Amino acid sequence: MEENAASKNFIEEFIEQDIAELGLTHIRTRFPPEPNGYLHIGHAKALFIDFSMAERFGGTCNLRYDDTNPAKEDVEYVEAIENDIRWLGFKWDKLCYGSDYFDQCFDLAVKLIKKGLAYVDDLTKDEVREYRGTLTEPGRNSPYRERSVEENLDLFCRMRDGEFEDGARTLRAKIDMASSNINMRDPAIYRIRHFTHHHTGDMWCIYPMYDFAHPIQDAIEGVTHSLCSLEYEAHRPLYDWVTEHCEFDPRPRQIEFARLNLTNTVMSKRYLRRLVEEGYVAGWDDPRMPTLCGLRRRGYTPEAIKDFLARAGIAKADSVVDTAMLEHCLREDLNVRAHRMIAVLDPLRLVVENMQELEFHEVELGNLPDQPEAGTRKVRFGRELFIEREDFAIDPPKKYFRLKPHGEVRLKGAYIIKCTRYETDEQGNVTTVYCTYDPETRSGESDRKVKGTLHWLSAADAIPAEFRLYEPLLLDEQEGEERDFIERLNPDSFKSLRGYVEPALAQANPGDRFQFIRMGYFCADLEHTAQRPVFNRAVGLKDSYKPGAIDN
RNA sequence: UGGGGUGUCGCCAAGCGGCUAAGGCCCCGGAUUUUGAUUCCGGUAUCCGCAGGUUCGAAUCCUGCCACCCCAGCCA
Repeated sequence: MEENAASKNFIEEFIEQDIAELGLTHIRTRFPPEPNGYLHIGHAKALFIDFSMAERFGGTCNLRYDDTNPAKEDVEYVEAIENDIRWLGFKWDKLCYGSDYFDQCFDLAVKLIKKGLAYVDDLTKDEVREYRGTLTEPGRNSPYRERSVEENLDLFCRMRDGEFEDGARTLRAKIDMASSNINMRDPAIYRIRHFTHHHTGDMWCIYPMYDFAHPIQDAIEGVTHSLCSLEYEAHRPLYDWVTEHCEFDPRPRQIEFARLNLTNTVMSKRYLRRLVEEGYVAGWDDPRMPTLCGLRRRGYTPEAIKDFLARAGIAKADSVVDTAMLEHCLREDLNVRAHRMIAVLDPLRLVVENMQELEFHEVELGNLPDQPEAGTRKVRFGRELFIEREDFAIDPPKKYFRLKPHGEVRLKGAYIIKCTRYETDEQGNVTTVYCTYDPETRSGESDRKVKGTLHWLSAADAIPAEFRLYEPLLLDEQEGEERDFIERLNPDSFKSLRGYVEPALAQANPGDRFQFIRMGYFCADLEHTAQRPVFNRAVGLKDSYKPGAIDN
C-alpha cells in the first residue's frame, strides 16, 4: 500500500504546530459518541480520525460516552458501540463516561457562580428564546441575570436537590447577550431533568449541557486535541470560554472537520431511525443500512472501510463521496483473499447429451487465482447441470460471449460445450438447454480457446441457497425541489433469489466471504446455516458488458 | 440578514508566490485472461467560484462580488 508521505491533512499540521510551539509530549484524542443509536460509517470517519491522529503522533485515544442527556440514551447502545469499534480494529486507551465527571462539572459550575460567571435563570423556555434575540438583533439580559452569588448558589444547590420541576430553572453562563455569535448569548449550562440515567441512576436530577460538559471532560482526561465535526465550529468560542474560566491548564484544543456523506445514502440518526421504526428496513443491521452492523452483515471488511476513509480524505469542505469509492475498496480487499466459489443465482437446466445418466467427471477448481497455496477443491461434472439463466440467449445481441443456439462456450474448469437445442414452455421461456461436451477440451489439457466462460453447477450435487441482492436504499436526488427522503426510497433495494451453491459452501459460517465467480462478492448471512444457506451480495463485480450498447 | 466556515476535473483531494495543476474513484481506449473480473499499459482540468488588482511570475497575496453549508434546543 503506497503512502503519500508528503501530504499532511490540516489536522496533522495543527498538531505538529502545537507540538512544536507548546512542547506537547503526549497527544491524546477521544471518540465521544452519545449512546443513543448505532454507529454508522460517518462515525467510522470520526473514529478513524481520532484514532489515527493519536497513533500518528504516538499518542492515545479514549472512548468516552457523551451521556449528558439521560432522556435520549440507553445501555443497549453502549454495548453495540464498543462491539463496532472493536470490529473496526481500534483500541481505545481508557473507557470513560462523561457522566463520571458530573461531580466535577457541578463543582466547576459552582466555581463559575462564585466568579460571577454563571447565574440561575427562572425564565421559561419560550421567554429565553424571546430574550435571545435573532441572528441580526442582539438579545436582552434576563431579569434574573444580576442575582447575587449567594442567591445563585442557594438556588443551584436546590436545583440539584430536586426542589424544582423540569424546566423551572436553568443555570446559564454569564457571557454576552449582544454577542454576534448566538452561542455566546448566555448559553444554558445546566438543566433540570428528573430522569433515571442509564449510568448514574437517580443520583442526579440536573444535567450539564454538552457545551459545558464536553470541554470539561476533555480537560480532565488530558485530551490535547478534541476533534469534532464542522457544526461545532461556532461553539468553539464557548468551548474555549469554559476551559479558560474553569482555569484548566493545559487546555485542550478543538479542531473541526467535515463529516462524511455518501451518495444515495442517508447518514443522520433521525432518518436511520425512521427507516428502522417505520419498517422500511429489517433493522439497524439490515445489510442496506450504512450502520457498521449493517455493513458488517452485508460483507464489508474493516480493512475496506478504513482504506475508504483514508482515501476519501480529511478536509473542511462539505462533500458527498461517491459510494462507488467504498465499493471499490471492498472489491480491492476481497479480490486478493475471498475464495472463488460457484453459485448459480437464477438456475437454468443444462443437459449434456453425450454423457450418461450416472457418469461424472471430477474436476479441480482453484480457490484463488494465481495463488496455488490457497488450495483447490474437487467438484463433479455430470450430465445434468445448472447455468445462470442470463447466460443463455435464443436471440443474443451482438458480442454476446455466452451460450446461444449452436454456440460454444467453456464451462469454467471443465470442458467446452456446444449448444445443440433448447426447450421452452408455452410462454416461450427456456426450460432446458441441451449441449454436447468435447472430451478433448478438459481444463488444462487443451489449447482450444472460445470466447466465453460460464460458471456452472452439477445438479446432482448443488445445494439450494437463498441469495439476497441489494441496491442503494435511496434513488438519486432529483433536480429542483427536495422531496421527503421517504419518497426517495428505492423500491427495488432488496431482492431475494433462490438458486444453488456448490457443496463446499454448506460448511460456511455466518460472516464468511466469497467471490461467487462472475456474480460478485457474497457474505454468509447471520441467518445462514448448513440446512438453509443464505448469502448476501456485498458488492457486484465490475462489469464492462453492456448488452444494450451500440457497437460500431 | 449578524456571526462562523467552504469553494481546484463528473466525485473525493493534494497544492502554502516560480519546472508543462499530484493521486484516488468514475469513465474511455488497448494488451493479457478458462471470471466480459483481476492485472497491465495509455487517455481525460491551457485551467483552479467570478471580476479586478499586486508581482518578472499567482490556484496560491490584496480588493470586491457570487454560491453553498452551520448557528436563534433547558439536543449532541
